[in-house]
Amino acid sequence: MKPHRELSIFRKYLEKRGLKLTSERQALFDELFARHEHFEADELLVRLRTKHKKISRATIYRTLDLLVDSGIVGRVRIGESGYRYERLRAGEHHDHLICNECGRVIEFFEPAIESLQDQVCEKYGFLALSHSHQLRGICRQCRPRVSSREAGRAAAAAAVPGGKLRILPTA
Amino acid sequence: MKPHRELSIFRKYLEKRGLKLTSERQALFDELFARHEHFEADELLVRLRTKHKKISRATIYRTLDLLVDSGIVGRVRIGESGYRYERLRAGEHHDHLICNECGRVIEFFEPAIESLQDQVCEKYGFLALSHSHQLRGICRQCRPRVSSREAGRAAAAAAVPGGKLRILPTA
DNA sequence: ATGCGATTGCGACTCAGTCTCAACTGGCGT
DNA sequence: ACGCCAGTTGAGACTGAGTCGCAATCGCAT
Ligand SMILES: [Zn+2]
Ligand SMILES: [Zn+2]
Ligand SMILES: [Zn+2]
Ligand SMILES: [Zn+2]
Repeated sequence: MKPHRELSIFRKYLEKRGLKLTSERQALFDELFARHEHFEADELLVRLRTKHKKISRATIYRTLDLLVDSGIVGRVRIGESGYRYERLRAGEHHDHLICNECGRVIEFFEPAIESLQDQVCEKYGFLALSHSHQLRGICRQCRPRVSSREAGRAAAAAAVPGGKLRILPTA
Repeated sequence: MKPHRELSIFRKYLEKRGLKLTSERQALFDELFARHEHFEADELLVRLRTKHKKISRATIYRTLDLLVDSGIVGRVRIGESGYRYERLRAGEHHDHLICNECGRVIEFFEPAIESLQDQVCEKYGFLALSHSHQLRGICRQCRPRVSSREAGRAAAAAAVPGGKLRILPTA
């Protein structure tokens, strides 16, 4: 178990405000960095319950708040309800492609989009502090399956005038 | 009260699937088109309760579902919890700038971003069906107030190396 | 008028997340 | 090593947003 750059950040974060690195917080941190990229709070809870101890839901949320606040973990509105969390690689940023079929989450980063965002903000005199940008649809793996399922009637629907696929806002 | 293009769309939508344009649905539709651009379900409920009748919460949600499904209304994840709804001008699309201070919602549309999105999708073989893109921060009107409040200590924090404002994902 | 599926209001329910509080640490000060 | 006490924890009550089940009603074609 290497010294984890992130762990020292967390430690520092706690120290700076007189908080303690308890065994629960450690356990959560470890579990978090041992696997998944994107997960939800209750998922983490279950995993910690089996392996580690009788940690409570409140503690999960409380600790996650600390991690988010310290910048080590990100909280994202993926999925239809609730949040998902993900560890953040220091200084990196990305947005998400989310498959409606399999739930797969693909991360992307498009510098040109990021800078256009800045331009939009400038135009409106808006000071951006954060943003979320996600596209929902069907991922490469699921496309064959879905399109065969839609077989017949899809052909008619596809012949929409205007050609270009229309993208509507939703989530 | 003009014939509303949208009303006829809704009417058609209902007809097509053997549903009825009840007085509740009418009332909701009217209220919706009489005002606000962005609103939440319970807001609508209250307004309908005072003016119109003893409409139930379930009906609000059910009707809103129909409107969303018919494409007349959009459901967006603005704000920290729950959804917001907004009437959609036929064929138009926009994304959002949301002020953390006053809650104001500014709509924007940047074609270049939209097309870059398409490119990202192509790159990953992803078929986008919808997307949501929102920036949170401080709007023009709130900036003076906020920056004066932050006065002193902000000066130090602003002297971050790297210059460019870092935008982190959140909502 | 009658019939029957669609619709409604109500209230119970779910789900994710928050709060309260008494019991329990962690770790500095001695 | 010992004690203290702010910080922390688990359990469970609670909240808010939205959903569900159902009996009573409604709308409309016959
Ligand atoms: Zn981004
Ligand atoms: Zn991610
Ligand atoms: Zn867009
Ligand atoms: Zn809008």
